[in-house]
Amino acid sequence: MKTIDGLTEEEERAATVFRALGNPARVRIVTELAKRQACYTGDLVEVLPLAQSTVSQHLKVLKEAGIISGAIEGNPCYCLDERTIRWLVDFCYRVCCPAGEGVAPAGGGREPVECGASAC
Amino acid sequence: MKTIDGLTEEEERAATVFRALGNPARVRIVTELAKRQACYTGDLVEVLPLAQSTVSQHLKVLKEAGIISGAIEGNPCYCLDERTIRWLVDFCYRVCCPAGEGVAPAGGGREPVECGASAC
DNA sequence: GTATGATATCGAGGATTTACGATGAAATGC
DNA sequence: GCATTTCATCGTAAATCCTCGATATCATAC
Repeated sequence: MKTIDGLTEEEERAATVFRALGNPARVRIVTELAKRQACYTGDLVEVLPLAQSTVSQHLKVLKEAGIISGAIEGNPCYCLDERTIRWLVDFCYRVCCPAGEGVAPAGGGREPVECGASAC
Repeated sequence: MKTIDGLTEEEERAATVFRALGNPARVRIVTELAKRQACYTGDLVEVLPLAQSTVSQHLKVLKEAGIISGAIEGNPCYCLDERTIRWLVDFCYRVCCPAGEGVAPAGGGREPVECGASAC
């Protein structure tokens, strides 16, 4: 993969995080982790139709991207790093609507707020 | 890539969109498109250190994922499909904070709202 | 009709990812 | 000590991705 040198640090990081989330198994891991708050590797191996070594590698990818983290007292127990998800959401928001029209729900509201008009 | 059959449609789509965004060149295209509202292919070729055919393929990937769209009166002019970005943000929000504690800024506020506590 | 310009698609290479089984490491229980 | 359990890492094969040049398409201009 060629390096795009005009890229900001933020864009670079976004690409890395998006890439890590861009796999069905890893999305599943993330949603499972969100549901359960914290999981051992074995819990996730049970949920996924993949070999233990494969799940372990997916976890590594997610960890390197900063999406998951953690070990509770030395136990290999994973959980979501919500700061990264928030950062990603914020990135999307800023890219999509730099003027600040609003792109995502927050608090109680569930409906996405209307954003700047599309040019096409 | 093995198919994960427990996956919901939503998770499947999220993985596809994340995957499409998970490449530095494509992130650059998206941010450029957001800045300019609409671009011809040639504009993007100028910005990126890639061959025209390569840029065209990246555009195809983004288009297939529903991230970009459009042709103004037959001209091959692209622009962001903000609905997809909003959908993605909404997905992140729901995964991260199913209880609705808030994960993203909306409207004027720029600081991410505090989310449910991490388990790790 | 023919050239020009802009874009998409094809085909091929090299790199990366995904998946697996086998092996290593570290803690727990006998 | 030795077996067991749990997880990470290694090595490797197959699939996919990224990139390019070459070629096809499709307007517009002459």
